[in-house]
Amino acid sequence: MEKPAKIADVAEAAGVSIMSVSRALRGIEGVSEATRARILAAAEDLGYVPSRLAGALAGSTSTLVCISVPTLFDAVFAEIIGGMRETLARAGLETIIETSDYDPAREAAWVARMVEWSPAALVLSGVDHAPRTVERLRGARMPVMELWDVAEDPVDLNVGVDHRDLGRRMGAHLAGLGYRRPAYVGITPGRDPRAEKRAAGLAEAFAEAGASLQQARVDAPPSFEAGRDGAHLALGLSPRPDVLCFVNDHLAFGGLAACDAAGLSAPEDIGVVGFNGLNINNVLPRRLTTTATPRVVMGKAAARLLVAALRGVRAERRLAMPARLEPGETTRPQA
Amino acid sequence: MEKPAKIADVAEAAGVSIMSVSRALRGIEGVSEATRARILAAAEDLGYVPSRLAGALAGSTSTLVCISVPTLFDAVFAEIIGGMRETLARAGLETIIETSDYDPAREAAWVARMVEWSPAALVLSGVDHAPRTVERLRGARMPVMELWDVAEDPVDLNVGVDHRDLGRRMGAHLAGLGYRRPAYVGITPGRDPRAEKRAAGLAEAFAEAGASLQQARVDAPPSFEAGRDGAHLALGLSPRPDVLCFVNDHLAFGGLAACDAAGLSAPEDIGVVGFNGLNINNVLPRRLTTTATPRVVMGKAAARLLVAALRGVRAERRLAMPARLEPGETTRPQA
DNA sequence: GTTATGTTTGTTACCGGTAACAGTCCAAGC
DNA sequence: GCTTGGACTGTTACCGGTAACAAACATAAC
Repeated sequence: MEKPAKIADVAEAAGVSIMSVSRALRGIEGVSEATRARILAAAEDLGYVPSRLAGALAGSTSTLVCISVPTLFDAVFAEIIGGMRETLARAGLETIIETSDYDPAREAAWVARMVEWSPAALVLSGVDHAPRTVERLRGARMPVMELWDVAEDPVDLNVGVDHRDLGRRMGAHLAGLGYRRPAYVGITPGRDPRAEKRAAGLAEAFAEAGASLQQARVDAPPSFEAGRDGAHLALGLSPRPDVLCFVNDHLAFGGLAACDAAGLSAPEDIGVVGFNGLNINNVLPRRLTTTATPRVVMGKAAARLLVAALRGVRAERRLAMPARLEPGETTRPQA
Repeated sequence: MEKPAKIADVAEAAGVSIMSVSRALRGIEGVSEATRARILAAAEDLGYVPSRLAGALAGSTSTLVCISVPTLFDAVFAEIIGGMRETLARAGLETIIETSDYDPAREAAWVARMVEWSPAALVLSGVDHAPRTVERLRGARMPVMELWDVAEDPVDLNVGVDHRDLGRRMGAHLAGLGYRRPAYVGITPGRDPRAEKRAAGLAEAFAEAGASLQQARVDAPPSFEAGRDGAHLALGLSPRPDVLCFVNDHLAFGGLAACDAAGLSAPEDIGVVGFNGLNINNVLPRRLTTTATPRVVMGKAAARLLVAALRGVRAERRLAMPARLEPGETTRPQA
């Protein structure tokens, strides 16, 4: 097994200097057509594979964008990533993805590891990080993007939606419909900061209407099953809730199933609400009342800002994306 | 903004040579406790961040495992990745994920890009790759894992389930129940090779029972909506199918909704079948007839084999995982 | 024919580490 | 006192590229 060809081997084979090979392969001008052709042929012939490690080290030009998301099981993050990827790929950037499982400590460890690769940029989900992480990020020599949530004082770049406002608007809408015994159904507090903000917004809006928000929490990852279990818990609360606000549409669907099983149908017997407008909603016989958040567009916008920042282009650094309330058929005006 | 500290700065600050710093930071023995402590303090003090680029280049020791999956929207791949990650992380390996969107050309381009990073290993989904890709992989100097499907002649390592066999078993089961006008509902042929294998298995088994498998194809990514649209197509076939076999449980759920909307309920009026035992099944009022594939376990097993291969440990290189047929309540014996 | 100018090519000095091979130092053994 | 050997620490030569500058060459202008 012979050793892989390096740039010097190509240079020798083509009868030129190493620098000419480097230039020819990178498409940098300053190499005559004839020489370039000879070099390309030699490289092809030797099966030459350039080493990015060496390239990045010498040129201090990284093409690595590191992205941290809480989980890949939530379509929200898959969509955001999908939106970013295309734009980033077009700019010649690789993406490396980590899942933190909603654990700030894991996120912190990841940041520490990633900076060792001298990436072009870091992308984190949300704006709530461990203090150590924030400190490290502020000292980082690369653009940092906080995505999906908005902050008063972001580390650097920030694109997201205002989850608290979303919760408040949903709460106001429901209160307006006449619901007065609302319950929030979510997972263990502290796991998902965005969810907590939506819950806080809901509570605020209902409080203004003179109603208090009960809570049912399941200690599990967000899932259909968690929605089912959470609904069971919520239905056992007293007073029995007249509307269940699930952390997202997946839980809402699980909850809907649980309500059905308990002989309660929405919207007749109970209101059911989700968040994030997930696509299961498109096939349900009755559309969930939910919110629409532009995840793919958000990803694209974030990627655009990031690329601009990397190119040193002067551009906005913060972007609050619009989100819509989508009244569905699982809630209705109360008597 | 001063330049980031490098190993030489730490060495100077601690009053030792560069090599001692290198050794101390990597925990290699041969450094006295006193010196090590002094070095660690100096490194901490300077906020020293080692460069992996330089380290990997000099030491030719990569910790990067590159993983390609078709999509992150299918929980199947999120679960496989989840299973692998933990084991890989414990072995000190980073993972970098790419989505090929079921496109062999994108996969090929990805392989070409990734080898430039001299990764520790490559992981691909499935065993059907572009010829160029296979060629490059066979010539690669690192372990290559093909995951989720099984091959007669894998490139290197291989862990997966036999999708054709799964299709055949499902077909035999349905034929045994008395279904004779089966239809397969999937996405555009050629996009998902595993799905095609399941379809082929179904067709075979039904052929043995003297029935022929009709097909309904939707040109869209696999999703709830595709299932709904596919079901509409399938219900328009003649003869009208007595059982719809969806490419996976998500499409099956979309199809179930479409059947309901058309006034057909399963299993009374029509049989509905999925694949892959996705977790939506856990909250449905009637469980889908489906198959259970051990994705998380598969990911773990794959990671284990990979780590063994990287350590040069002699271990098996191929593993066919067991898969179970799970009869549900959306099919029943036919008159 | 000579000088100015631009294009192509080569040289040298790193980028920030690690492997392999010396030294150096000191206590133990003869 | 003079080896001997082990525990530390340092030196040198890379790993595989790129940036910056210098040289060679050709063409155009005077």
